[in-house]
Amino acid sequence: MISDANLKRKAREPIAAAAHPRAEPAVVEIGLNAAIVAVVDDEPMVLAVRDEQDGTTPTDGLPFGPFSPVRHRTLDSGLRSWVTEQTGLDLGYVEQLYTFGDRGRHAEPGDQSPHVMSIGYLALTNAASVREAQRGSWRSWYHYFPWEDWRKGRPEILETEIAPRLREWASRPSLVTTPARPIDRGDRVRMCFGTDGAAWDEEKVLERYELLYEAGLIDEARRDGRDGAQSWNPAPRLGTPMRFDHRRVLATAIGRVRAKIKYRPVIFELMPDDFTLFELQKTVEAILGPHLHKQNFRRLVESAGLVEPTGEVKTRTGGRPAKLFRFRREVLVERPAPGVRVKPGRS
Amino acid sequence: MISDANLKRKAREPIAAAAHPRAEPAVVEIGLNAAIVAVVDDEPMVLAVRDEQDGTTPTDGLPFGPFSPVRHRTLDSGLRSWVTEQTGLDLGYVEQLYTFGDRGRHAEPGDQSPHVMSIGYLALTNAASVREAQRGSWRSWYHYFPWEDWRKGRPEILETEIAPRLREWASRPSLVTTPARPIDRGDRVRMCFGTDGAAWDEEKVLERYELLYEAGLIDEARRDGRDGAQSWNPAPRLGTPMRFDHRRVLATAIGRVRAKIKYRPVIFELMPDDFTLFELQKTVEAILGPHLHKQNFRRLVESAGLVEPTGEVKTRTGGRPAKLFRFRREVLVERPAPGVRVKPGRS
DNA sequence: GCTGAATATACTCTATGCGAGTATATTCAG
DNA sequence: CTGAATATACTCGCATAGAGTATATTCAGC
Repeated sequence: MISDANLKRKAREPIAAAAHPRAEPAVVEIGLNAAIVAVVDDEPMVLAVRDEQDGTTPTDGLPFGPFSPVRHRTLDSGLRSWVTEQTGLDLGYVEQLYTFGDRGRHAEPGDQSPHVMSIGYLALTNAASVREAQRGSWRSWYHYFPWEDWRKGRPEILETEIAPRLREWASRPSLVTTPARPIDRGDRVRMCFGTDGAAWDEEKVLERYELLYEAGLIDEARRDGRDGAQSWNPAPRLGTPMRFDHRRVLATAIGRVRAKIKYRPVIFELMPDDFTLFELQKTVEAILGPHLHKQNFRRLVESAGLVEPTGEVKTRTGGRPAKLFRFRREVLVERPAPGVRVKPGRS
Repeated sequence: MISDANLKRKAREPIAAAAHPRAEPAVVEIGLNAAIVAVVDDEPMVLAVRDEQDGTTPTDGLPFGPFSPVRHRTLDSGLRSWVTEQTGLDLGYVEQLYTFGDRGRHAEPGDQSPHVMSIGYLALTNAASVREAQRGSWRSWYHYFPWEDWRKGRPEILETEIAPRLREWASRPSLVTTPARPIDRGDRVRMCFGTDGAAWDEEKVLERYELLYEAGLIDEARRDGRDGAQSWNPAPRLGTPMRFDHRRVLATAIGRVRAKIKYRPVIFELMPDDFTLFELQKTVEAILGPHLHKQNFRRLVESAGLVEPTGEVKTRTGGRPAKLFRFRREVLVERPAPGVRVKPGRS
């Protein structure tokens, strides 16, 4: 054990932090984007708005707007007001994801526009509020990320379109030598896409998107004029592209939801007040992908104290009526990290 | 299963997102802060810089500086260059934590200064680089968060200073009614501080700090002129305060490290190349707190394939020489979420 | 050199959790 | 009334984690 005083002696001299250079007044604009997620009829949906700009083909985007510290008290409230303004939706659960620098700032050549950074947010709503949204359209998130859709087994697009092109990309040497210990391109492909028998990690949504972007296989990469964007292998459009870096925000959102439902009871933000256990399971599966073992899922959820029966049942389910449950808020106080601790299964 | 086309019909009309109002050119300054963490002699340390401003008592702060899009290519590189400039340290592992709005902007009355948002970063280095830092001083992070120090059991300060004041705070009605489902103040205290037999979650560092801030028990809250900052119960200084919102960034950092070592092999960023298993365990314990079962820790780490023996041994350990190990980078490719999956134990 | 203290490391035992399968109850459609 | 479909209860077996015991090897001090 070493005392602080001891260690401080090692440091040469304390710095006058106040002496940090005056900022060149950085004109930075802050964009707030929200990936608003709901599960409707077992389909994970995200709220998209259309860009009907002058003559060009319309592009999907997330609800977004600049953050204005004079109009908005906090980042969160700024986001909420933008979303309400653009979609008529009142957000409930909201969570900050990540702040992205403006990767695409060279998009329009010779532009004098301010630098834009975007703060990505995740919002969750239940299916009921889907029809509250007056503008914008809900689309399955697998439209933007078809390779993430494992509900019918490993998606074909991986073998037919992605894997061969990534193999080619991996075989070419990396020009960048930035990181101290560069990871082999082939290893990165294996890690992200679970090729060569490696496991597929459903949480690595962002890593996969960024890899595809680096490899120039994503429309946005070509648009941004990335070096990687090549002619060596004209790729088809992989998923529907989005404006700016909105697809990256969405990728982050999907990865976060998939991770988070396992240790926080956020899944219930996507459910109505009362629901059957099977409905709950279907919702989890919509988010995570593969099928879960029904009996074990029940045991898991009930024994974890995540739900309590309402006493009612739901009939006309096609078979025996199902008990209705509701979320038990008390778990939040009882257990440190309550969540649907499922592991993605095979069958 | 519902098709997108179906759902789109529900939405009234697609929005012309391009029509989002022109931004009032928001003059926002972006501050980058880094919580740089190292473990030295089993003590978790953070690199602090001193504010030697005009006459006032110096205050600790994190290395930081404004982000300038003209000088810095990316947020990361901006952070690295600020840290190098202020401390002489070359960062290795760096990870973005969170972007905070400027909560403290009302601190100086009548100020015309630009609004400042801060992007918090976590950086990890090993003990060797501690003496590379030419300026700034390393201090135990428990200086700033004494209530997080459970290495000698439940810290006294919880019972003597914190719990009684929080009880009083919880008994007073909340004025704010912002969230749709407000959580009872008493419940929040229980969740955060594990009172009334509830479990202590070592990852909830930020939640605890924010609660103390709300309750006006944190120096920074008084400085920022929070409503909660009261005279009703003059509290002693709880931990060493920091400039701006740096302590909040540090709280986020501590929480993140504690969570992350369990599912990502980031602990090795804090280790030298070669180390004994006991040294590894001590480092984990420095981060997490309570003691781990030695034999099980070995089994865990070895069977998870996180390390491999170097073939060498370390003598003069006070007993039988210990085998030296190194991090097995291959796990990154082999397993989806490799980490030291320890659960905080009792004894 | 011998002895004891301290540490490293191997092995065992047991409860629990979780994946997977089987059996039974209850409804609806036809 | 019958079969199909769903809901729900129960069982089995393996893998893992927690906890304890035993043994190996060194160093400090005599």
